[in-house]
Amino acid sequence: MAEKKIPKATARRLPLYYRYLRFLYEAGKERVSSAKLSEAVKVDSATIRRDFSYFGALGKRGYGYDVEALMNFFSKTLNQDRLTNVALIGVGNLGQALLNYNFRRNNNIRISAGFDVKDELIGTIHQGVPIYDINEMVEQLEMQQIDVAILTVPSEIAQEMADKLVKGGVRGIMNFTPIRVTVPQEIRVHNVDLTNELQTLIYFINYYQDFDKKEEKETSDNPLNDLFYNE
Amino acid sequence: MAEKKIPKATARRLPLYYRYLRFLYEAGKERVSSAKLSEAVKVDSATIRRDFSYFGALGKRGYGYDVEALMNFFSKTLNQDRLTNVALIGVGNLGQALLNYNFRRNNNIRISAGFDVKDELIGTIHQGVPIYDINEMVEQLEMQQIDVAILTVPSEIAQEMADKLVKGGVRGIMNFTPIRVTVPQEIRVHNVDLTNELQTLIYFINYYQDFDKKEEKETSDNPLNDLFYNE
DNA sequence: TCTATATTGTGAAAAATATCAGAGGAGGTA
DNA sequence: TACCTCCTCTGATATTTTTCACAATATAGA
Repeated sequence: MAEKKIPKATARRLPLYYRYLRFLYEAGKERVSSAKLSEAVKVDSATIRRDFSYFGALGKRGYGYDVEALMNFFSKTLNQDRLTNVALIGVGNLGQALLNYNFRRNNNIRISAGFDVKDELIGTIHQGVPIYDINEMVEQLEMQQIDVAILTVPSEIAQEMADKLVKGGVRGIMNFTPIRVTVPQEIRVHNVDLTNELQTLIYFINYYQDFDKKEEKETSDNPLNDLFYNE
Repeated sequence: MAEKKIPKATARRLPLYYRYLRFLYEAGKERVSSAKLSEAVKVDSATIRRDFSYFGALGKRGYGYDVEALMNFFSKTLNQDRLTNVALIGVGNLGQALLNYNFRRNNNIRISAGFDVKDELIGTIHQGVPIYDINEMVEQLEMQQIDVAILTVPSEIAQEMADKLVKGGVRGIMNFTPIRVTVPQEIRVHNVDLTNELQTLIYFINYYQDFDKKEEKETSDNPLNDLFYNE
């Protein structure tokens, strides 16, 4: 673990590369160049080569990259070779949509437990996922050895729930609430703030029109980077 | 419009500041310092001061910032002083969750029209929002002068829908599909890729443990910056 | 085998972002 | 008024990220 010092910006693009490599593999492609990849993921080809180079020499000059080998490499790098169980805290509208989202499809990630306060939800099974009482959260998290949680609860109890997650041994939190929760430094928090996103988008279309932007480029930006947190 | 050259990183943090300022205002606070703000939004105080300074001298030395004045300033800057109508393309699980999300609450943003292909949805009203046939999309977008759309359709038709959105005059797209759509350069696309987010989070907790990270800092990262796109 | 073409890997430069640190006020108190 | 404390604003610096541009080298074809 930890070849160390993969820039964060690079790390955030890895899933993007991985997904497209899987697509190419399923389409029967054997090789791909950084230029082709660039078109699909909308990341400059030099950036792609630089990103890959942090992991060593993965390609061949004059040839490109071997799709299958690269896909397998990223699969390992992204821990896709083993199943990651995730807990869903708060089974409301958004929570239920995420249950239906099926992260599993092509990904070794699944929501394996839900938690809520509502009596009518507790004890039921949604999309194959059992919903527990939020009071059992700490012990269930420990018992099921879950180390990633998705937080979709009302803002008012976001911090409280974050504290419980920490107590339950979770190491990563995907926070959909607008609250920036306080957690110990070793815990990773990624914020996905939908209202923020929308406001930023609106700000951009009104003030940036199309300044800069490379002539040809059709889209851009840091995928998600923004939605986030913890560096 | 366009005081020009507000760094993108700064722009992405504005909604965060704005939200907290509203909270302070409602709590009756009259002034706030960058240090206090920093605690709440988890952004370094020097970064906050720098961000604010791009808009001129908004604070007073030795005093801090006037909450109400600053809130109003950001409200204008973020176009919160007028209502922004948004279209929802694809009323599936995620789409419906977003309809329930109520962006409007405290924000001048609302989903004003939904589009789908399903006969059982077309013509109905969800959360007060009428759902139209996707075939009427271009004309409805034009008629209703909508310039922001949320894309929550199956990947297979993401590009096709993006093309229609462009035809309908939309200037900003919040893309929830994993496809990086191709659009003319003047159209802004922000990608919110949930699977990506989760994979990145898992990568981080496995490889970054807690390297760097300032001693005291409890959380961090670029809020959203990452979830995104178009620069 | 030779040559033309494709495409990586990477120094070096540029651009964007974040942080430090201190001069300069502002407000409050006696 | 004098003085102390708080806190902004900003030049300078550090860090991170992106991009340029080209030597190196693999493949394909003649």
